[in-house]
Amino acid sequence: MGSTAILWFRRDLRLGDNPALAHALASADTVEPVFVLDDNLLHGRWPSPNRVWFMARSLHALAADLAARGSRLTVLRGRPGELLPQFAAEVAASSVVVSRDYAPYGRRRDLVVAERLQERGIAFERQPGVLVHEPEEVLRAEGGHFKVFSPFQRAWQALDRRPVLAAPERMPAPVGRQGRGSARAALDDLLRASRPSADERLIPVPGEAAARARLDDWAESDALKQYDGGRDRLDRAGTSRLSQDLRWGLLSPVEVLERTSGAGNGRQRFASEICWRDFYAHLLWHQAELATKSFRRELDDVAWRRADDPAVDAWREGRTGYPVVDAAMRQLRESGWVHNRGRMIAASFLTKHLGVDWRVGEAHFMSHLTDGDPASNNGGWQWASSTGTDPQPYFRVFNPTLQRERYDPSGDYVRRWLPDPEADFPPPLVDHAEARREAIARYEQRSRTGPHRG
DNA sequence: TTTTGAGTTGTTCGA
DNA sequence: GTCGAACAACTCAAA
Repeated sequence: MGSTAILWFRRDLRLGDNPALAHALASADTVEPVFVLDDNLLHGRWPSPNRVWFMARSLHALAADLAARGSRLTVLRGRPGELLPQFAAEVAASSVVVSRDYAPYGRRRDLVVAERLQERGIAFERQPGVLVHEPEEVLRAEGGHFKVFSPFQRAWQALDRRPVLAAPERMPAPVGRQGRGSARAALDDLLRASRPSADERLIPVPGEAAARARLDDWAESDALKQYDGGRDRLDRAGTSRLSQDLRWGLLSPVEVLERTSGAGNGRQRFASEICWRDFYAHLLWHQAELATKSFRRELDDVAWRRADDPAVDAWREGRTGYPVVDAAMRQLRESGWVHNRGRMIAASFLTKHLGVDWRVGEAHFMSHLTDGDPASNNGGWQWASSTGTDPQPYFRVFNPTLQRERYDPSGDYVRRWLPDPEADFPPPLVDHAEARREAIARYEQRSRTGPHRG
């Protein structure tokens, strides 16, 4: 009898350049692809109809891609810690292979699964595939991890990348759940039930093939060549729009980098954005407490306004009276995605102008972003609120009027998301100059007194 | 060990 | 309008 490996998909919903898949195929005669609809995904800390919708359809595409190669995706619903040992017993698997997960929930989940499998003599094998480089690879010469981006990037760039792997043309036929008709029932239920909160037509087409088509376009585009200057323009399509594809692993970041790297400021700058993604994932891996605490711990003592403050609702609904902030917030709500510049402006406004705890904004973004990633979102919010690793001056408070003039000079962005000036331009919630002074004072107090006083 | 230089994405002010 | 300096003090990285 041949050996069987379970290939457990999580956030690597692709067949191209998938080291876990290649490892499973190389190490066993039969491969059983499986996905677990974990309650945490559907009803966890940050439930998001947009992400669930995108994931479900990407899974549907993955199931079809597997079927076309002679394989079959089994979709289970429940707790991974219980289901995987059970499924392993059912198909007599000797190993479970995964792309390694780095965020706190995924780590805890994998520890439980690994332990329960090992009790039964089944190996749990973690492969790369979600990041360009592993946290253990990018370390300071003196030991320990980087806390500043630039030196991290220098070390990161100096490393050799693994080769890109082709998708297999054929896969062995699995035996799991055969004839029971339940292999996809859980997914079919989810496909029927899930509705995005955003306008479905504004969410990029799910699935690996669609993502690869986006990458093909992006790699050849003028926008990539002009990315260094063009990526900041809110009123132009100057960004890759690949974030949800990287979030769900429809594309591997190694392949994205391979296809887009090269000479020129645009390509260099795009590579550095991919590097930021690794940086924040590594940081959260090394310091899991950043998921709930500020990197600059003394700033957790700032008298932040809480989530139930009425100003927060105005921000969430795009009624702050600052058009570029409100446009970004409407874009988030209506499309499940926001231009990076818009994210920074909206985040700066919430934390600096309104003095609201960054975690309130982090949660709101996570509940709407199709590309919502715990590490990148957390890193971005800590950056914007000046509580993070970037030692940027706290007096850097985005001026929403200046930002609008500079990055939406045509006005197309604001017009797109705030079509009715009568209704969409309420008086400003706060005065910029005054809010700026107050924000600086708020931080100055904490910075001066330090973590152990007050 | 000590020292030195640097730190994604800004804003304001005054010349 | 454009430009450079100031905006705190500190931590981190590397020599």
